[in-house]
Amino acid sequence: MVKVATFNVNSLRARLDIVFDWLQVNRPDILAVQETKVQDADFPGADFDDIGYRYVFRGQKSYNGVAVFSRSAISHVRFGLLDEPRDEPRLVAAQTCGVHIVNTYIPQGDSPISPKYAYKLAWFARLREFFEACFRPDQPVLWVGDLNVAPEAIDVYDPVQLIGHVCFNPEVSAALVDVRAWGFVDLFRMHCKLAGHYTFWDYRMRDALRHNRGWRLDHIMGTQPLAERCRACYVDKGPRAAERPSDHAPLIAEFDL
DNA sequence: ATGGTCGGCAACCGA
Repeated sequence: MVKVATFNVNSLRARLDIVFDWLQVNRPDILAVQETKVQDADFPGADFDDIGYRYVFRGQKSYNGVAVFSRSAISHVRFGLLDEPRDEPRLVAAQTCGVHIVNTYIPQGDSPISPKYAYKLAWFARLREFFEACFRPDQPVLWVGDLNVAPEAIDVYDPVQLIGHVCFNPEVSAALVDVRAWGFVDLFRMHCKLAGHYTFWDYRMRDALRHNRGWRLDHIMGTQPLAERCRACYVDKGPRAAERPSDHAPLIAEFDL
């Protein structure tokens, strides 16, 4: 069994103990992390050597930052999109545990009238070009991360109120569909058709987790060869009970490989 | 109820 997880940690250093403990309890073969918020020179890697994880990462000061942890050797590592701005702290691709993993932290978009929103939409188109150039859909490819999209009404707590938000918007959902059409299956949705399963609860909303006022923004997408072997995909709310929770929860997928 | 709370980093930006 190969177990793969994705987790937006909102600062790896602030939540180092949480991530460290979570790895030891859950022992995923691969963990993809977003929003590490740490420059490469300060990446806290030594702690993970002792518990049997290899890791690759790309960060910057204050914002963004991605990493992949794996219990097996990691090869064919690349960062960023194909053309400028490549956004290296938002994309890491690598080969490990018999799969190609692409870990993305997609721009949030700020507001529908912001240039950042147009940049977000273009990012999806550029990501499709990345997949077209680097892989084939018959290969075992996993696309994981904080995609900053709740694809459908069942993926947000109040679709009537939230429609039009940069993370719940027909334009963004269409952009996601277009990338998925390259050859990805939404592995969580493949296993669970129900509303109310989220991976993000806004810090700024009081008791959002208690009332389950959340969004499904984090995803594990797999090509057909991996979808056929995916036995489970589920949200783990464990770290939300920790003393300093992230506003995201880990998402886990299990494969017979 | 158009708010609220985090993290980074030293004033506000991003989410």
